[in-house]
Amino acid sequence: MRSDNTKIKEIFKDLSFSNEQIKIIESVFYKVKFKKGDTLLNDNDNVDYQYYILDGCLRSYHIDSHGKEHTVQFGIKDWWISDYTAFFLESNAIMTIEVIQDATMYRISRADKEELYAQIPPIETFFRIKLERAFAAFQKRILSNLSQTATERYLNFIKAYPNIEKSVKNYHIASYLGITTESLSRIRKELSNN
Amino acid sequence: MRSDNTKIKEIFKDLSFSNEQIKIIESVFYKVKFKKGDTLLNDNDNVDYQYYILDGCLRSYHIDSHGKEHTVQFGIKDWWISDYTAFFLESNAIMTIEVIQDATMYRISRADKEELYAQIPPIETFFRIKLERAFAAFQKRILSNLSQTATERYLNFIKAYPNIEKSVKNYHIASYLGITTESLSRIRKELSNN
DNA sequence: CGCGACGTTGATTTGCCTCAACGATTGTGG
DNA sequence: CCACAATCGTTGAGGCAAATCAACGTCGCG
Repeated sequence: MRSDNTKIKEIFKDLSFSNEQIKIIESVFYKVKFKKGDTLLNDNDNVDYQYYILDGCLRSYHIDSHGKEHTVQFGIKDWWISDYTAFFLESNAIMTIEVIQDATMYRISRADKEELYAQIPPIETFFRIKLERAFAAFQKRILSNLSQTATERYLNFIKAYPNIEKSVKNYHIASYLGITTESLSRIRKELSNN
Repeated sequence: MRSDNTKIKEIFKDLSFSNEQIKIIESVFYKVKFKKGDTLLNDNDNVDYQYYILDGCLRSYHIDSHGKEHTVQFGIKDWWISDYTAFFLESNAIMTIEVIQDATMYRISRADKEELYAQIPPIETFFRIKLERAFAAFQKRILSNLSQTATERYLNFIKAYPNIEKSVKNYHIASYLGITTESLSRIRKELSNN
């Protein structure tokens, strides 16, 4: 990925590095492009990579034993995406990651990331803090889901992710909210009647 | 906490430290004891501590806007407990942590923990890996909840936590499974009829 | 021993799902 | 650029798992 190390600065916003370090970092990120409809990852694949999104839109979802999809995460510019359960446990994928809008990303392997942690400790701290926040956000989302009605969750969603709502299908949102497309449709109708 | 540094070795199992480092670590852990029925933490409290459980049983739960309890975590020997959402985001508690059986714990403050990370980097790695696993486990649990019936979830619970089931009330389990005590009661009756 | 907390059981309600059919929109080849 | 198919979204009827409400056993602590 050489050349535009401005991107490195974008990824690790508040950190600063020596030229030496930037070379190391550049050497482990690899730019990849995907088209709408592509899948980065399929259920049961080995999960060796995490992706930083430069542009585009993706989602990760789990398919349960009844064939139902559960959207776990949407990903847009400046977000990271992977099947974290598999990535962290070094086990096979339980998610599918699909490209919703043409996407450009930086990819880093688990091995390279661990190596980077050892060579540049502030990067371990950077990701540790990111993970702490992701954990907290995920827990909050789950607790909301448990105590709110489908309508409330939908309203929160469109408030929290106005940018995402426009770019994804109805059934993506439904599976993120934990309801069927039919229910989402009825909720929208109900809301527009008021 | 001086004296029994065997505990330090127990907490950080695979790590080894210099005497110097052990002194530092000892100085930031503080032993606390609580009685059954005590609360370590109440909704909206400041969350400055994380606890390592030497002995006893606890649970953390969130009370939603309708007054319903959602048990997020049980804690027994060798587990860590806190309101992680608040601890990580440095915001006020959204959980209550209650002592189910008399408990002895080591307490560490957020500030001391960050300081420890800076002084002894392997400890940051240790907690980073713990968090990665906790994140993965939590995500798996949520996905199971979304695709399984209440009965399946109950069966998984008693298989996964046979030790915990004995020590907690029915309504603790029900609120962990996301159902009412009445439903849990009916599930148990149904299962015993087979 | 008595009282409050906990657990069980029954009757009824409800939010969302399932199944089915029918519009609307999108995108692709001729 | 249109035509037409595939995909996506909407609407309706009916069903179901679990919640709610209410009453009654039972256990365990002071």
